[in-house]
Amino acid sequence: MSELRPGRSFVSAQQVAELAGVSRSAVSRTFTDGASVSETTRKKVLEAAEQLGYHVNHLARSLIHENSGIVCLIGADINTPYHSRLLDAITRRLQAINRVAMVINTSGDSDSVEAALRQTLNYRANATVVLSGTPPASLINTCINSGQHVILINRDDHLDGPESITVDNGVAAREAFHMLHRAGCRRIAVVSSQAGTPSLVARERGFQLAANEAGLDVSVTRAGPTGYGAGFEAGRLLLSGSERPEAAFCVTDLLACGFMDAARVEFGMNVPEDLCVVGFDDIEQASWASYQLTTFRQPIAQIAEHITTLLEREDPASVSGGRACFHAAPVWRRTVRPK
Amino acid sequence: MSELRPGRSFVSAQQVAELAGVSRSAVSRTFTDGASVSETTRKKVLEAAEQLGYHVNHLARSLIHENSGIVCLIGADINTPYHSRLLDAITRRLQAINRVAMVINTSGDSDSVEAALRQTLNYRANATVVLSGTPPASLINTCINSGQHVILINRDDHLDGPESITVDNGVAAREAFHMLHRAGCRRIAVVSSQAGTPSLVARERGFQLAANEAGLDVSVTRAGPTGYGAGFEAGRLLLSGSERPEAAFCVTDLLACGFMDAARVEFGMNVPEDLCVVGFDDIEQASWASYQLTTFRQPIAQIAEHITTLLEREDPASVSGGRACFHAAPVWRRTVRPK
DNA sequence: CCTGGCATTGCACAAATGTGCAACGCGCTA
DNA sequence: TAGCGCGTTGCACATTTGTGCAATGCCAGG
Repeated sequence: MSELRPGRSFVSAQQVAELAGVSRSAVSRTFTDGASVSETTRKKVLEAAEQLGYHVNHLARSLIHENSGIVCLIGADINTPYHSRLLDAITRRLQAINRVAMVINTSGDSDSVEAALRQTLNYRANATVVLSGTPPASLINTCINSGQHVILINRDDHLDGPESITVDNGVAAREAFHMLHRAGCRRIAVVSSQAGTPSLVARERGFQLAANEAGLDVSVTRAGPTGYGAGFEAGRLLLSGSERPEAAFCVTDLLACGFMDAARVEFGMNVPEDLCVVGFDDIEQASWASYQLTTFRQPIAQIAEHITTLLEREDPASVSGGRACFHAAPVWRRTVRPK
Repeated sequence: MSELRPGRSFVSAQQVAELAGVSRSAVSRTFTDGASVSETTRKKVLEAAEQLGYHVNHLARSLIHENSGIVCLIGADINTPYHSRLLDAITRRLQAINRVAMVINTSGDSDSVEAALRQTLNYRANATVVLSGTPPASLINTCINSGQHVILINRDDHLDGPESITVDNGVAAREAFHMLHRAGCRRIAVVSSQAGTPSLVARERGFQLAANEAGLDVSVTRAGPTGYGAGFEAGRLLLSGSERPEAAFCVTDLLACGFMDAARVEFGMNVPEDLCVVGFDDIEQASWASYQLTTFRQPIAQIAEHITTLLEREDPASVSGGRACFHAAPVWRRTVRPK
């Protein structure tokens, strides 16, 4: 089929027009919804296009409509269970509404979020979704002024320019405390990381506040970057002391998995008999038979859906500064003993 | 800063030129490496650009040099540990050579790979990397004829158009057999999935061949889609019989995790005392204390690097049909007992 | 002081597409 | 058969950018 054309470059509408014996406008109209073309020329054009392997150039099209169809997703640690699931959900929804995702990985150097924002502008993306990291405010304003949607996820800092989507971390963390408290636990540890991400901090705070209200004191252990290793290390530190905690709230499932493994492998403890654990995120591993972790489910589907709803409102300005907060529901499994 | 401009749309070089009091060409040259601009006008232009929040339009730029800088990554199940790590590695390397990744998620309907290829052409991507799925040959040819690099990963089917990167699955699988054989295991099961992916099939075959050469017979269990659940189910099926296998080769680490959990939780077995297990991929969970899985490491870094090397050769035709195969090295942990 | 050379600048055109406007042709009606 | 109207088509211009070419201006050397 397409081997007819020897040249190694993309086919233009002009070439299709010549082969079909019509004007270039006719080709353009054939591929534009709602344009007026007779059935016969349409057929001629489609045939020629098929033969040459023609595909409309979206880049050129975007020049005219200020609408590239591109949505930039900016994030770090995209190989993490939570982030990769989020990415999966978002890319699917975007495709369902005829957008395409451009992924910019900001793992590594710290100023790469800024570079990512620049890319967003360079490619005239319709929207920028920031999954992690702190973008410079000035560039955010440039994006908004350029007519982009800017959507911040899991950033509880209250900027008024961009739209934001968050999870009720504080509420869930309070609930986590009560789950453990009702199970009879009094010496409770909070396992977190050195990342200092807004959502993690919100979970720590929420838990501490609830504990304080109940007259308990909890301390936070931060043994490294958010992940299995830091959880394991925290377990080592906390459980080797003379006064072992009866329970732990791990602000992330990965931390929880590491923590549980340390308890079992290093100290021979049983969960939940000797130790109750509550996690957060409900990653796939939380449901594995080895963990059966009681945790809070990230409303990933809702987040992804809300992003697309925002994008489908034509005017970014109308939703600017809008804030959506979704609920993380508890998922009861086996790491908290029943009352 | 950029609040000076009230309009909600992208700034063009024309506007910058007017503010700076120079011609549009001067603006263009300021942002083009190697073009001739005096230091004074360059400064004026940069100032005006900063003030207006101007960013070069890569879409328009791409119209001229058939070079969009976009690389399409097409894949399904991107929330899977192996795929998300691959995605992470590739996006990083691409950014390092000034390309940007467009991710197309083909989970879901089966003909979406075809739609993905179309997107690749629509956006004039420089290259298309297929991480999973089977693209229609005719569209592949269109891509190649259009001057794109087409890179197939983990597809052992021997097409001669696209470039391909594979892993020596067969060799590794043979080695897996010998690891278990040397450990004294004779009744060995192969745990796979119903996916029928070329690489999984290659692993099954390699293992079976090596077993046959050693005078052993192995059967393959396929209890669902590739993942933890299918591994768990396979464990249930295989270990409830009267003749339990002494060892299992799971063609994927996820399958191995599920299999091990079934053995431990459902049948109270110990690994490796009662059962040896070998996996494949070396996902992060394989190194977790609960599993300590002996497995084979996917050469992810090498794959990502090779992609960029291919992209940096100017002419796709020169490397067309090229084939690279990387080695998956064994990672010894604790699920195979020492001789 | 004149002239050659060089760096710089602007004009105009190129790239691929969408679209308003005018013209064209066909069919139907009076 | 003439005329009206409507569907279709092509021209020309718009979108934003890079670049060849010619012109301009400046500096230095003779």
